[in-house]
Amino acid sequence: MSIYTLLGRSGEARRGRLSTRRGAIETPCFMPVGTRGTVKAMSPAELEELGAEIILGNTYHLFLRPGLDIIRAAGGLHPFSNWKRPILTDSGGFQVFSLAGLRKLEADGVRFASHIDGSRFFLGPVESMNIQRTLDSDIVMAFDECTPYPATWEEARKSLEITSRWERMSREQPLNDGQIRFGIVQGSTYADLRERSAREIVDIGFDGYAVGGVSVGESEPEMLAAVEAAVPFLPQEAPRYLMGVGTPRQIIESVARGIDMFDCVMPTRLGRHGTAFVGDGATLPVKAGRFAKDFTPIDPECGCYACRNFTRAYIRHLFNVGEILGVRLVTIHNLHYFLTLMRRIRTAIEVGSFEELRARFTV
RNA sequence: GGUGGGAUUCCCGAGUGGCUAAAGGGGGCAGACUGUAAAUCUGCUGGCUCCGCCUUCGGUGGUUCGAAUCCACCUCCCACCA
Repeated sequence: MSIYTLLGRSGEARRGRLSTRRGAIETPCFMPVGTRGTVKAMSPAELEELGAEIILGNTYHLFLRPGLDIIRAAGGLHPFSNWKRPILTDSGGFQVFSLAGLRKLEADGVRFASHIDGSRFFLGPVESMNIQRTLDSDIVMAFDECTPYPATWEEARKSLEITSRWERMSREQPLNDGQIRFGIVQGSTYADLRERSAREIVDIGFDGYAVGGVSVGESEPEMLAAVEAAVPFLPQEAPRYLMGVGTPRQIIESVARGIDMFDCVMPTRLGRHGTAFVGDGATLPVKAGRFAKDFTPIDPECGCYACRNFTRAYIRHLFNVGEILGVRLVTIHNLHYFLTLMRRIRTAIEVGSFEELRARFTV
């Protein structure tokens, strides 16, 4: 039985449903990032109210803290965090990239020096799968090497080969009942390598496929070209996930190229830093001094809790004095923005107005 | 009334003859952020016709080649003594 049901399409854009043991997810979808077992500043109840159907967790971070003993004793990440809907856990492959200065690549994985206290530990496909089993997430990501940017063709090829090897090892590890596993395509900005990686990963065989190694510093055209190069080699009947992307326009452009799932820290991080998403992908620096006496909501058109109840002037004040409510309100607004964007995209594909919607996102 | 201490750029506060438009902090302003080492980080913060010039360190007047820094007087503030 397939985990992915195609419900409709508009060109390459797909409207679908992803089935997990903790419920279905309507796609295209956006997954808020909860690296350390919490979507920063949000309670599970708030996330549910915002309409988040699935969130992310992270293998590397949760392995370090609180550690497997505590997660195991709690009965997994779900009971530990009281989030009842699906969780996708990243494998730690992104930390191979983001913590490049603190690790050493080896044949069967990566030797890390903890970014917290410098203590050494080893994380490879076997370890990552083991940790994700303990976390008991619903979607497990294969362990990959997120290729840095820029990379020469030769470097990208070598990195891709490491990833294929590690993903094959990942695939050999057992999972808990009902857990599903996604493979990750690498290949940097090289179309031929993207194709090769996609073929190899599909050949290994996963429940879903991710395009990784994007949003690592490359230009938007390069990112979209990487998607275009990989997607044709991914099976129609499996969900496709573009990792770490992105801006509203990048999301909609990727949907137009056949992507079903997204995650990005942008709404939550920018929320904490006082920048709100408005309109058709524009940003508004709410904490800016020019809003000191602006008694309108962040976005008058928005229906989120923050916009229904608070003004720019007040939220700016909260940031100005360092009150956590400011962080929370803009996070709520931004997550509402991204989740509503996905809802609009899904509806547009259903009713045949996707290209119309897409054309509006020019920022 | 007396004695002592003090007044520095938006604020606090260093600086006691040239290396000082003046440390540091705060505040303010701007920018960055894409599978989160991030409620973080970076830059700017006297003016201008801006590779140079002008104005500024309570006020006025001196000393000196040169003063925020030394001297005199004045104004205000603080502490203690009457």
